[in-house]
Amino acid sequence: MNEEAVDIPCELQEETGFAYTLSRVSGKYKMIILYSLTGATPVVRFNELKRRLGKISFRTLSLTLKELESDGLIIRKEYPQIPPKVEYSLSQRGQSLIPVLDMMCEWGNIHSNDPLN
Amino acid sequence: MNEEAVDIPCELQEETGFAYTLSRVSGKYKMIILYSLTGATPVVRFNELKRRLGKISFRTLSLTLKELESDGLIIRKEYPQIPPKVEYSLSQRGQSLIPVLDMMCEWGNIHSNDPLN
DNA sequence: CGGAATCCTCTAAGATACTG
DNA sequence: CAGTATCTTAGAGGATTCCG
Repeated sequence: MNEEAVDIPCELQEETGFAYTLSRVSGKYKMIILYSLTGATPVVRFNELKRRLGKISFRTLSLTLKELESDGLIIRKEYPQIPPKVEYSLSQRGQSLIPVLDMMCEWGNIHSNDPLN
Repeated sequence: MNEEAVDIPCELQEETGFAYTLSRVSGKYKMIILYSLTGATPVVRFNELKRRLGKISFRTLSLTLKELESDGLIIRKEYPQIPPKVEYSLSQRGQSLIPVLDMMCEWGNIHSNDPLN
């Protein structure tokens, strides 16, 4: 997992926030995690999240959630009880990405049936 | 480079086109390549594209462009002359991604200055 | 239950050299 | 100029085990 921004030449990097956005959402599972915190059940526990994501490993899910949290995109709420309970949800900053995620989803819905796949 | 869609469990995969979109735009340089074909100079030659992208290697740029072309997102126009000349541009399908790309860029512009980076 | 720690695999991407 | 062909490598991600 890369904490640094992708290295982009000046012309693109200085003029746009594109590289910044990419640095926060790129990674095999980041966007799909954010997306799965959208919708009807926006507060999800660790194992439920893992179940939703399918084949992701404990390790990768854990690391990715930490990154998303330290980037301020999700909120981790821990209940000090036994057995432990931790809930993840989108922060306000994370919620501001929802329009982008929705748009990507819609693009896929439209174009996955194009003659040219 | 992966030709197959990311493996997503049924609940997410069947209901949404999100996984489909991800499978077409994920990769270290795909989105930034698409984005760099947006804007003032939307028809770009191979080496100029390489220059714009900075540190990408010949090999990676070549492979990525092939994938984008076979996914119908960009158009490759070859001029049979010596020295060779090849121009890349967004297809209609690729242009339909511009709103998503613009939104991502704008999100970065807004949030790269947040107190929480 | 929700992880952390350890070790390991695999592939996307890089470096370099060459060519029509 | 616009690529291929080889070979190499980093590091993201997986599998397994252990813990409070």
